[in-house]
Amino acid sequence: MLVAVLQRAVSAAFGAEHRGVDPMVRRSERADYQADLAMGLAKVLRRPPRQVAEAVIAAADLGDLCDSVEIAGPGFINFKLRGAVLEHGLAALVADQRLGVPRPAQPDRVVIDYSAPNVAKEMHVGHIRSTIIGDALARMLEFVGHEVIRQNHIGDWGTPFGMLIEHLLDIGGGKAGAHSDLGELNEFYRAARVKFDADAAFADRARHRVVLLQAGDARTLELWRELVEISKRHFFGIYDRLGVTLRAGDIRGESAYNSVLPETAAELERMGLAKISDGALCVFAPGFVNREGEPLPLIVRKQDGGFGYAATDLAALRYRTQTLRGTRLLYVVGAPQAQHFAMVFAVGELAGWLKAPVRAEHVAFGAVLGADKKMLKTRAGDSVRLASLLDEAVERAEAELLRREPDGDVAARRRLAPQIGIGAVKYADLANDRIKDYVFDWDRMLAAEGRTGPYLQYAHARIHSIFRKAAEGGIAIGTGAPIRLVEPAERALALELLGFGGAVAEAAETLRPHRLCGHLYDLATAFTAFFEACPVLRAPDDATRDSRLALCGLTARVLARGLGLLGIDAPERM
RNA sequence: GCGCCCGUAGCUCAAGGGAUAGAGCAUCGGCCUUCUAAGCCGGGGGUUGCAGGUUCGAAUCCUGCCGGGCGCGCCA
Repeated sequence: MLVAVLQRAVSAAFGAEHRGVDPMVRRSERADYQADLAMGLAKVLRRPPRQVAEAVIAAADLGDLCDSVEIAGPGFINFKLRGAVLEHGLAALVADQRLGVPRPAQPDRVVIDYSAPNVAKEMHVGHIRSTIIGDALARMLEFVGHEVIRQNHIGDWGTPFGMLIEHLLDIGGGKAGAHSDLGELNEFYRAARVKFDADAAFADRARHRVVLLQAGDARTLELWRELVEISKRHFFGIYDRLGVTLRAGDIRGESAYNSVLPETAAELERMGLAKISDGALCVFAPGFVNREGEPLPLIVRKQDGGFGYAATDLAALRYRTQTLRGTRLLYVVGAPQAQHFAMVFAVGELAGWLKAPVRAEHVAFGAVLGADKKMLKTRAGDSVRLASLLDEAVERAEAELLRREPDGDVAARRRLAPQIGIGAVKYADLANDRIKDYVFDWDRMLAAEGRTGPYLQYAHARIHSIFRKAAEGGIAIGTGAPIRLVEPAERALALELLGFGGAVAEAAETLRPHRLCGHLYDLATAFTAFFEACPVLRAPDDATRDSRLALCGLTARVLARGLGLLGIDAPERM
């Protein structure tokens, strides 16, 4: 990476006493890169910052890196790199499968928990951010070079299953294929709920069924499995449409920890961490208080002897650290759960399951809001089904395609619409800083213009359009021709391409996909500016044409890879 | 009451403690006989909620307010 080269060069200017100082090299609006260290250093050295900057430049081993190095303002050092340096960097990028993404100094074994839908309920907007953000992070971390273990902590256990199983029996479940229509999941849940509230006898049966389920009754488990299987088919239907990388083997739901909850609780008791309070087994982690200012417990075992989700999360934490031996645990779960996870992690540390350098992080995200700035709901007030949301995304994309090309190929449109529609939804979600709430707006995310998923895809498609035209004209692409940077637009594009590796590394490390979104948008913008300013196939001479074709090829690769890391398709034509 | 998160252009959002706070939408004005106009070029639009503090330098860090959201003992 070029930034690293500059950093080393500037760092080399320091005496041993300042070896650890960050040279603060970054992209600049006024030059190619700038170093901002002189002002801070001036303070320590008790010398004027511009003088310090001069000394740094004089001592820095810049070799033939720069055309010019200037001091500006209070002491900024501005670097303008030699074209040959950029060209050399691009040549290295072309040859690099990793496209300039640096390898981590210490690869982690990342255990990432995301999506986590509930059995016997349809996936709704409440699951979209965890699923999309989690998948993007998993892809990025994997590409960077970490080992990634996905965990889909589905809600497949708990008291609701009593009523669900009884209702399943009532409507003739328990026979193969008797109830496999996935579209009715919500109705199924609602009907069971209504009966449970209205029919005392049914409620009794449901409660008894919970006991049977907990006890491992074979017939009950069989019915439970049926519900789980139906739900899984639904989940994977959604994942398939979303292009989410979760597989069946990644599912390790709440039920998977059921059998180890007693021993987890016993272990906490043995360590003297858990004690009985109000009849419940609790761990009081320091620093957590309730409404009255009294210590707030993490309830491991309830008064009635049952285990709640805190117990499950503790068991999962133990499993992920002790069995999976993860070194970085990620929980892609909504921000409202912040206190819960803070407590679970605190208890995990007390129990010794979480020990530095192993760390757990709650990858929190904000809510999806409607145009009214309130939680997104249907007009009827229900949560929006993910399936219908995706339907609408595809329909809208297809309508837009039809509007653009009324005589276009129907099959092509059908193939393209999901790529564009779903890509737009994903980009709109990922492009926002995840901790903030974000307003879901169809018209904006699928707009014909602007900072959207389609804009990035369009830039990529236009490159392939050039390639198709080249092929028609018998012009070879991918010849390995050298890239020569002449026009300002070519230079600007090169700088963006060279910044890809750093952007990916930073987005993955800080778990903020929107940083990558921002970079890809800048890259796409630089490309379209280049596209307008620099004819490729009609370049003034063959060498320029081949250079620009190579630049296009590299840009297409980076865009496709970047979109791929976000889980967004990069169609070759639009 | 306590805690966490958020507050930036009319709207939706960016901005590792760094220069004149940037984009998109909307608005105004240009650009299609030339590789896709889902595009490009340009204009107008800001007391970064308020007040202090730290710093050579604050949208960013600290304190206190104001406004909004969420959470706070046996649902997950």
